Amino acid sequence: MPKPGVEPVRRKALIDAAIAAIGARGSLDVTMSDIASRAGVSSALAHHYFGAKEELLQATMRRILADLGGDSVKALRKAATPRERLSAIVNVNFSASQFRQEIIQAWLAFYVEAQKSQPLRRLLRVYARRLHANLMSGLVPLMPRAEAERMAEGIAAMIDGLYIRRALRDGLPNPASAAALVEDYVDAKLRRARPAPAND
Amino acid sequence: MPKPGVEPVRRKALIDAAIAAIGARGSLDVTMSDIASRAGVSSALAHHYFGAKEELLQATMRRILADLGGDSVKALRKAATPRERLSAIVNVNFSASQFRQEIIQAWLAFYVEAQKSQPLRRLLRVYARRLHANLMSGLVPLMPRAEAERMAEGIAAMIDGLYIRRALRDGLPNPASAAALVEDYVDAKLRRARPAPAND
DNA sequence: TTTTATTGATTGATCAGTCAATAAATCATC
DNA sequence: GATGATTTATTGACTGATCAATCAATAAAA
Repeated sequence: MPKPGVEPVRRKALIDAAIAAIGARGSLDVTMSDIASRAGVSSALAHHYFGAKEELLQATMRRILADLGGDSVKALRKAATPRERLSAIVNVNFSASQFRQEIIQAWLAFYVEAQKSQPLRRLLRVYARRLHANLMSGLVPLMPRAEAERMAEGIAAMIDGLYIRRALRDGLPNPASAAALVEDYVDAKLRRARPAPAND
Repeated sequence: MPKPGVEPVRRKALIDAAIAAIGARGSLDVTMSDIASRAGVSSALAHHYFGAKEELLQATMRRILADLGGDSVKALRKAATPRERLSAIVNVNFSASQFRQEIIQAWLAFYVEAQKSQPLRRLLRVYARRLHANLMSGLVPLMPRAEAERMAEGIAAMIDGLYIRRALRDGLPNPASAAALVEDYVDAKLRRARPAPAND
């Protein structure tokens, strides 16, 4: 069976399996065996490619982050005005590819794990900073910098909060209304900062 | 040593110890031995009083919930107007007794655990509903019901989000500015719903 | 003497991580 | 284009550690 060159395939399969396992369990409390068998390989092979479990988990988080990052740049490229940039970011976070039960649960689980794991904490910081920067790129042209900073914080918090509530299946049922809630906040705040942008 | 009547003392000590352990670890991944030794007793005694670990954890969550609930009713009693009720609720959530590192981390950890544990999920639902009801009591007099519902969702999400970000030590550094951010959102939305309330 | 409090020792289960063994593909050399 | 060496893939079996949960034993109060 050993056909050289499977490594990238296996790595991807294991990361996918990790996301699935985390989503199914609702926490990072998944065994290597569970992940491996979902990927159709033995746990020994998972260790072979990733070493410690922690590394597989980090790779998984990196992948989720990278997917979100990819979607974000794609969406931002299409945005012409600052206001559109804001919408682009909000919409990406609630898009079908991101706002899925398993991804949401993985986020939540990683947030908790980051309390113990320095590398994971660093990864989440990267995400937080990137989100902040993206939001600022839309906010800064519309209001004074200090106000923009605060508002970026507010938007980010609301997005994170909507994720949590969705994980509990207790918040808004559909992504669209979650996104609309954030947009609503943005509009309410923007209304007094400057004349509203021309579109819409 | 056995002096009858220690049971409530021990139970309280164990719950306190559980909060401390969870806060220190940043997750529910704490051992009974750790909790017990923090309370100055053996792990066997913890099992004696609580049975399974899960029950101790549930009791701990119940306690955190009860404390928040207690603070909330106290704060609401002092609020005269609907707008004051909103501020009261927001302020309680960011008060010194609630917005502490260990409590915040416990919340986060319980959110994750609730994905696996039905009883914990039920407890969190109770909390969510109570928060919602409290917010509605302030919002309904100020705007149409449907709008109030949405706004309650938005406020709750923002509070949860600020908790998360605080857990990562990545969000607002002090409780006051977190609370101010939520108030700001409320004000921005209220400005167009009706004439602003008289206070302030 | 019955009840309540308390623990040390033990058990059983679960898992991460290791390792030696196997096997197929690729390569080197004649 | 056969042959042996090397690399890559893969696993079952094992080890060691950790922990929740149990229990029998002890001791003090009622």
